[in-house]
Amino acid sequence: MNNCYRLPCPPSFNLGLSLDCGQAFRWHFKDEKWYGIAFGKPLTVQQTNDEIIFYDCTESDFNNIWKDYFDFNLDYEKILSSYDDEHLITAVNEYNGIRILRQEPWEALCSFIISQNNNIPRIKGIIERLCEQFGDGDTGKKTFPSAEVISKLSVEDLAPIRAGFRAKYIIDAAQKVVSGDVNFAEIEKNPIDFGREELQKIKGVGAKVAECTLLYGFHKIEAFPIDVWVKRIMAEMYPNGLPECTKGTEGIAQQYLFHWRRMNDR
DNA sequence: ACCCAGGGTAACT
DNA sequence: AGTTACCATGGG
Repeated sequence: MNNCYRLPCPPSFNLGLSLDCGQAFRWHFKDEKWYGIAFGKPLTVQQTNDEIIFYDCTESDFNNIWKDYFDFNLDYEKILSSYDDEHLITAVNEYNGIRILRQEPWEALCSFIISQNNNIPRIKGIIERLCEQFGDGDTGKKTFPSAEVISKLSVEDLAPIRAGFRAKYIIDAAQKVVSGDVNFAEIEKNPIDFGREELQKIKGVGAKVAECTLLYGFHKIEAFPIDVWVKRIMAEMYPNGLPECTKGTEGIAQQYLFHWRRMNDR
């Protein structure tokens, strides 16, 4: 608790919304603070009236990990203020401060494989068991297990995490990532369509999981995952497609609409 | 007990 | 090319 890094709160940033809007599954809120781990580093972090407090965190940890993780280098005010569509304006006003986290590609891929035909509380449970069983570090704050570790497991090994039919998909993903059959470095530097094709080589990865991986794991903010909620949004509000103002930042618009629609479900 | 969940696959027309 | 049953599990 000795080393804290304090950051004046950036505009258009809400810590709790960003961590709990359905894009990341490993953050827990307790006693006014958020607890989590990413890139192998555990973190306790809190938002006060005017600052973000990173507990037990050096300035170099902030600069090397969390500054990017929370996407502080992207100008959200500029993007959000360019939305001239009434529903988006409502969603942004109500939930201002959601940012697209820059998660680790493998964690994003694996997490959203687990997400398919599943609900968020249960997704969190499966991921927690996966990390507790196969991750490194202390109980309660284990790392997300690497693709290398998962690639050597069998479906039976994964039985305790109770992922159901998704277990075989997780293993196939890990094996293809380790072998280089699915190449993260190439996905990173190529246009999004390359990543779409590359990721869908994996069993159990279709358009939606690929889109989530590209958005949350590779920060391709033009990715537009369509799940059941976004499907409802499109049917109810955008029968002719997304408004022009979202071009190039569809993933950010999607995150606001997704969360807004979920929170206002009758 | 029932419906549904940040879907995808394979087997159908 | 466009439907549809089925997948494994458990939250609400």
